Amino acid sequence: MDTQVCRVRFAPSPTGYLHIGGARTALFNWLLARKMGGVFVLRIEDTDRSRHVADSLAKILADMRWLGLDWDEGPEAGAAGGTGGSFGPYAQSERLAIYQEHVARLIEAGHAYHALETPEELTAMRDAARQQKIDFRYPRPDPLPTTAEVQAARDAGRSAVVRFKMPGEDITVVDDILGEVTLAADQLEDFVIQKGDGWPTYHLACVADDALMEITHVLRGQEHLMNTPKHIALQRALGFDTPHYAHLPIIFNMNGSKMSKRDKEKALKRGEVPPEIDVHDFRAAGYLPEALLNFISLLGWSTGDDEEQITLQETADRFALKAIGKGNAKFDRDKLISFNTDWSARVEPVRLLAGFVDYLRVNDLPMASLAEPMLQRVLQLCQGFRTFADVVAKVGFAFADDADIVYQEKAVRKVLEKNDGAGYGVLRALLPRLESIESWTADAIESELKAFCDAGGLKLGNVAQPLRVALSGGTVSPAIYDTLDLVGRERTLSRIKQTMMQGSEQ
RNA sequence: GGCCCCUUCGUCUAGUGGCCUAGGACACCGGCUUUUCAUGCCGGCAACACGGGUUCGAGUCCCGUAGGGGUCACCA
Repeated sequence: MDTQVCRVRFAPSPTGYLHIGGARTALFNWLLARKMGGVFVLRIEDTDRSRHVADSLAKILADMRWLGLDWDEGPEAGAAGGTGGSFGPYAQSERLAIYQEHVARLIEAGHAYHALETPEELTAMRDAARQQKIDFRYPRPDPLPTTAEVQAARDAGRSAVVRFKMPGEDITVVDDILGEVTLAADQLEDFVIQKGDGWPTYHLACVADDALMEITHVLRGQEHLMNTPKHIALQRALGFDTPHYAHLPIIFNMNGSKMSKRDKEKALKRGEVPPEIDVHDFRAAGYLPEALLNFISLLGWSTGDDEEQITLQETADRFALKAIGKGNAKFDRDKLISFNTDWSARVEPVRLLAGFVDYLRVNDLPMASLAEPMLQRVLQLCQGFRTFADVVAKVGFAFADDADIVYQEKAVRKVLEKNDGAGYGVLRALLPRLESIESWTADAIESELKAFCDAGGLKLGNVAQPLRVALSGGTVSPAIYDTLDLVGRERTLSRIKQTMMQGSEQ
C-alpha cells in the first residue's frame, strides 16, 4: 500500500455552509495530499435525505474555492466540464446500487443479517437498560430472523434493517496521531449498515467508498475514533485493506464549548454580534483566506520551530502527520485577527484588492460599485486595518450622501461642543480658507491646514478632529488630508456647512 | 454511568532524559511613535495539573489521582 500514491478525501454532508472545523479537516487532508504529491478527493455524504439542505452543496463548494482548497476528484473537479475523476460518482446519493450490492454480499457471506426491531422498540429497550443502569448493547437475535419472517414483517408494513455481525474480538486501531487504540469485543455491538428505507448508514457507505475510491489515508475528527473499529471490522469482512487513520484533535470555543451554528442564534437573541462559525461567516466578516487557513493550520499542528506565519504552499511543504498534536484546541479569535492584520499588510496589492472586492460583493455593500483604482487607494489609505470590515467602517462615509451622515452624539459633544463650541469655531474660521483652495489635492490641503494652524496657534489635532466629525459624523477616518481629498471639495464644504447649521440650531 | 482519548504560560504551541535559569506567537500590562482609529517599535508579566515511582539526572519514561474531551442512533 505504501507504494501507491497517497489518496485522501474530505467528505462533508450537505447540511449547510462549511463549518470551520470541517474546513480544518479539509485543510489537513489537502495538505497531506499536496505534501505527498497525492490526490485530494471531495466526496459528498448525502445518504440521509431528511437532513439534506437545499443549496448546501453549492455553498460548500464555494467555501472550498474561496479557501483555495482545490480538489482533484469530486463534484465539479478540474476544468469546467471535466469528468471530475474516474472513481465517481462522488455523491453517495448516486451510489445506492453499489451499497446494496455490498450489503447483499455481507448477508450472503453470513456477516450481516436482517433485524426487525422498530426504532420505537429499540428506544424502549435502551430506556429499560438505562433504568437498570446497565449498558445497552444490541443483543443479536438467536436464532436470526428467517427470510420468511423478514418477508412477513415487510408485508405487515414493518421495515427491516440490516445489521453487521461484529466478529466478537478486540479490535485495535492503529492511528498515525494517537498510536494504538484497542476496543474490547464486548464494547462493540452489531450496528446497522442499511436503514429501513434501503439506504446505507454512514459506516457502510464510508467503508465501501473509501475502498472503492482507493483512499489510503483517512484524516477525520477525533469524534470518529469510536467508529473506526466498526469500519475496520467491515473492511475485513468485505476483504478490503484498512487505510491509514489519523484522528484530528477537535476545535472548541474559548470557553470550551463546541463551535456550533447555534452559537450564532444564541448571540443574536442576546442582541450580541454573532460569532463567526462557518467559513462563509469569516469571508463575510472580512477575513483573508490566507490568514484563516494559516491560523487553523496551527490548531493541532505546528511547524516545529518558531515560525508561524507561512504561506499555504510552505505549510504543505512542511506538513507531517507526526507533527500533529493529540490535545484539543481552542479557537482564539484575537490571534486570528492578529494574523489577518499581518496578512493584509503582507499580501500582494492585487491579491488584497481582489479580497476586498469579494468582501464588498459578498456583503452587497455600496462601495462595491467603486472603480478599482479608487478601491486600491482606499486600501492604501487604511493600511494597518485588521479586517475589511474595518476599512469600510473607516471610509464608508466618504462615499455616502451628505444626508446619510450620522453624527454621533458623543463625538459631537466632545469634539465640537466642548469649550463653548470651540470645534464649531474652528470650522467657521476654516471654511473660507478651504473654499479658497484652487487645486483640491492632499498636498494643497495639507499646506493650507498647516498654515491655518500656524496662524491660529493651533495644534493639528484641534483642527483635524472637528473636520473629521463634520465629514464623517465620528472620530475615525484616514489621515485628515487624505480624508478631505477623498470626500472631495464640494462635499467637504457642504458637510462643514451642514455641521455648522446643526450646531447653531442647538 | 461504561468505554476511549487528552493534559507545558489566559490561548495556540516548541520541547522526544542532561542544550530548560522551559523558547515563540496571540492576549494582557507598561513605555515610545502618532492629526483620529488602527498599525509599528521597545520592555514586562505569565506554564511543565497533582502524587508516587524509574534514573546519576524527568516537562520529557511508567503507575495512580484529578480535570477536560469524545462516544454510546435506522445522523454523519
